[in-house]
Amino acid sequence: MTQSFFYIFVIMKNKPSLLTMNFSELFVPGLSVDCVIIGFEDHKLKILILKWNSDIDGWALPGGFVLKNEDLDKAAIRVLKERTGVELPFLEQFKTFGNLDRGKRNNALEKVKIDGITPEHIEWMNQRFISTGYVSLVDIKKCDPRPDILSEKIDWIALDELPNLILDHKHIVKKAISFIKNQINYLPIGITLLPERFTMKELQLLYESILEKKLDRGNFQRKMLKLDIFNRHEKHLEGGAHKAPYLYSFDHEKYNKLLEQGFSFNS
Amino acid sequence: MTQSFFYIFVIMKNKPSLLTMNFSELFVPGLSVDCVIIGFEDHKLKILILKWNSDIDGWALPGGFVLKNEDLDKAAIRVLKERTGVELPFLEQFKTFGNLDRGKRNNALEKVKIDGITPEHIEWMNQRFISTGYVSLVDIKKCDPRPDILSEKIDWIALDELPNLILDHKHIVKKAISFIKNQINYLPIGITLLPERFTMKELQLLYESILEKKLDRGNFQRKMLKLDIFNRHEKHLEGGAHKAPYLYSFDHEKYNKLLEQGFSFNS
DNA sequence: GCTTTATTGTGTACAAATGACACAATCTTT
DNA sequence: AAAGATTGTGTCATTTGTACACAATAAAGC
Repeated sequence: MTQSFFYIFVIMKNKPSLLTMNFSELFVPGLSVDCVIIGFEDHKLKILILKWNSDIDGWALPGGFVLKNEDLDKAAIRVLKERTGVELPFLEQFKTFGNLDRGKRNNALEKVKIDGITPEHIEWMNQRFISTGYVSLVDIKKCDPRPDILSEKIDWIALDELPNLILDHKHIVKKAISFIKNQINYLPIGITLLPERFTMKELQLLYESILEKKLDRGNFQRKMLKLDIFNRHEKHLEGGAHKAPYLYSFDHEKYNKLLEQGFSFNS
Repeated sequence: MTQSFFYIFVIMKNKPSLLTMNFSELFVPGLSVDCVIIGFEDHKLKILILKWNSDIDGWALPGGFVLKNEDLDKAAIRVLKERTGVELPFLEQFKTFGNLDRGKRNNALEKVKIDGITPEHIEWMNQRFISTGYVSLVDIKKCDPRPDILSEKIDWIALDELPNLILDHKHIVKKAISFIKNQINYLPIGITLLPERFTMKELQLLYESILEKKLDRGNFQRKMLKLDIFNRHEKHLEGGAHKAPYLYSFDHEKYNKLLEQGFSFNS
């Protein structure tokens, strides 16, 4: 099962000694977590995915198995930490994928010849898997993406440029995006996805990316500022043939207070 | 594990022969579904729960295990069918519960002496369980609640009168309720929870129950009717010393079309 | 240095919605 | 026939949404 094929190398990179252990004793059987790690760069939403090396075609979401004495949420936190170095993430479960047809198998797993992987490992990984999806919002600049042994690379890829993803991972991404779109007024969008200081233009582009529609500049700016959750800083002297915009940062205390009740951005 | 203790009897009632089978061969290990089945009666939201007989104190949500060749969603549909007879339900997954501390064990399971239950069954059920929560909206009058062997009874209990629930089932209920409150504009609230014909008053009471706040009668009525999803019928000649209200039913086609985009009820 | 160009911050004006309350209509009880 | 209760709808002030306008200003071109 390609999915499991991937996971095992995630583990190898960080804790190679695990390969000498019995998966059945270590992990909850048949259950995994997959993380849709979302960032914002070049005015686009991007997600962190891993490219297979070897002859297997396809990229994969960062994911992993659940330890027997580990909370489900903790497994997702661990995966995020291992792939990005991010410690105190915004991370939220959005759906569990349990259809039988999600694990379309190929024979890639059988071809694997890596020291330490036994037929027992292969068999364990070939069982049916149910996976819980988590979405994380991060500042790309604060991430330190770490590929695993199996992967040629780990990369931030724009949502509209996604390559082939293994298994049902593209479906999982779609569900994650529709989740944050739906929950946009209750998620810490700006504060997690933007750098410390930003312009209103950048914030608007972020919202437009998620909502997939243009917003009126004037109205957006006025409505945002009226929320009274920003600190306005000295002018930004950037290289543009136009009036320089203010830089803003979030007032964390006011922001969190407002987040509880939600705030809407329709226009 | 009390949770599992319950599930086994759900199975016995419907397919007693299953007890002669090996759970490890039949079910996905460590994974269950729990259903929060919601109805509306006497102007109150109610949920369907099962009362233990025996000496175990506590009620439980209808739940069950997942067959090895069964979609996760299908397992929930099966549970709902077995407990209520409802065939084409509104059923939606809302969260998966995977904390280690959710399965506070007691020794009830060890005390069980029922024909066919072996120490192997007990051991299997004593493993750690992760459970996916589903919420269902049903017309109570169309349900035929069926208790299982373990239970004295199955009953519709008002949300504000819930007794002790086993494990983390009370937490699951809370999450389910907060889910439907949050998603109220995208869920088929009225069409699933009310009988075929109803008054605007009833519809309003339903919304007030979910939103946990009073709504203005005039504004609610006007806003609803403006949605143009109702058929208005001849007067209801009920026994009240006042003007008789109209009876309404949903125009299913228009309703479904509107549901896709969502519609809000703030006042 | 002056003009041009692009973009920002804010203003305005109309449309739509929300929210609070009013009142006649009408059904049963007395 | 009158009283009491609830419905269906009306009204209006307030808030919010939407579209567009315009002066301010920073950098680039001449």
